[in-house]
Amino acid sequence: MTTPTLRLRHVNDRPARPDGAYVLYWMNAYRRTRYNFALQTAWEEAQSRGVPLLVLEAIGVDYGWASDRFHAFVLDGMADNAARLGAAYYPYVERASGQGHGLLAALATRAAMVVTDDWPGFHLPKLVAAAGRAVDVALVAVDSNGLLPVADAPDDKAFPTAYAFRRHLQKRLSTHLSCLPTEEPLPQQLPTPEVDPSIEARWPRTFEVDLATLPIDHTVPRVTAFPGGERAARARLQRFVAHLDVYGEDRDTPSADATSGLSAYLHFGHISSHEIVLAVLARGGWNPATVQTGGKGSREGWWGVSTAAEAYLDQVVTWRELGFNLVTRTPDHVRWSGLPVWARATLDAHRDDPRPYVYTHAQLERGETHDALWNAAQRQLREEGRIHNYLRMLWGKKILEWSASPEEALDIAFALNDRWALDGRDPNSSSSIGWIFGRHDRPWGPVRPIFGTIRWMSSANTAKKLDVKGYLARWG
DNA sequence: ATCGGCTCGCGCAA
DNA sequence: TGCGCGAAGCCGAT
Repeated sequence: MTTPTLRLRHVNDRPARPDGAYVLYWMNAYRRTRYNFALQTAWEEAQSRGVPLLVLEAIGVDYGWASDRFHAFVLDGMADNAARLGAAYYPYVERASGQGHGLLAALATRAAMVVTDDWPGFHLPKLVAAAGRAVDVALVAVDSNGLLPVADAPDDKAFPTAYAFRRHLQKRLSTHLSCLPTEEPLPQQLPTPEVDPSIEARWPRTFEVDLATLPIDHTVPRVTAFPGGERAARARLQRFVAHLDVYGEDRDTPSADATSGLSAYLHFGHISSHEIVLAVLARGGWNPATVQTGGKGSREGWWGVSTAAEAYLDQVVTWRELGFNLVTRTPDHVRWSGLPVWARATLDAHRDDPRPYVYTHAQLERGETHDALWNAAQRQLREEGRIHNYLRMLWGKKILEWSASPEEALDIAFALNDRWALDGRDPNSSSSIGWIFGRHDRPWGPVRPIFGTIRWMSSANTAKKLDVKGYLARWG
């Protein structure tokens, strides 16, 4: 077993089945075939038992915000996985509510054991817990979320700041960087598992489906600029790494598109942050062994690569994994009660302040405000499934300013992001939306109406700071 | 163009 | 107990 023990979690206490016909890997978050500790674990279990591997990848219609946008992205990825896994792959697309129920348990009745993904966000923890009760065999969840195993941090308290979390990473990462997931855990040719024909008869084994026939939200259309899947993800990574120097210069130019654009692929598991970090380090001629340890939490000079590369690595490692730390240690991370005490106190003190502009959820969703820059950001969100990094902060701050109460603002910001953003519903949504309301931040005076000491942003200053002309021309 | 002040909690040194 | 320091800001003073 090459997967670190810290990354393994026994979901139930059932034993393995010695005469099982295959090891079943239920791919529900890391929807890729490379750099995937869970898939790697499943294959090694299959090898050691001398049985084939069966990979189940399913998508249902009952998850929150199910729409053409997210379904199309996942189905793109299923095509890639089908091409790579061949007969070992069992893709399933639910056509009506509840239809998929029982498939996993049925496949598990012939399995030696079941391996799955330990993704802490959205509805998956509940789904996996229920699966642990439903299957009649051992179910192991594997953490392939990031460089730091989610379990390698204090259990009782989330890190309140990036600074404190970065210091933790600087102590712990060298250990974990010596134990990376395998680039290609599987052989080119996989043995064919034998699946009970009655299961295939009841749950058709295909990912070919007309989205229009599914009971999902068709008003959130697919984003053609972002095709899903492992192959598209890797192509985007290669393009980004080749132009990494541009990231340093144009990161804050909304129209330049210098950002990585990888977050949707990370969210759906079509690429691993391990692969991204290795590619960025390799570009600078470095490798994991050269990373500094024992830092004090500072961003500078940690990885020993160019400034642009360091800045990006801080995004994809420190900030991304801070989100995982947050959601696994803060049960109410999407609710008002889960915000820092100082933030709630200051917003509370200003909840009755006059609000010059108040918009409803529907008005904001349609981008009908007095602020052209804000409307443009909302339009990019609706059409492209993302908002430029800097403008996303402004977008959120204005929702807080223009809503009837901070609680309502929090709900609206999450709902708009969850519904329209390709990378919504992610642990990083909880941290980035939370940041609007003071999470992972500090008070920043002077005291202002509505905001109190929550950091404030203005469209006028943003327009001065960034070149927003091209952006308004495109999305305004 | 650049700088300090605004304001709080945390970890660490003493 | 004191001190340094922190995702991106804003504003007024120089």
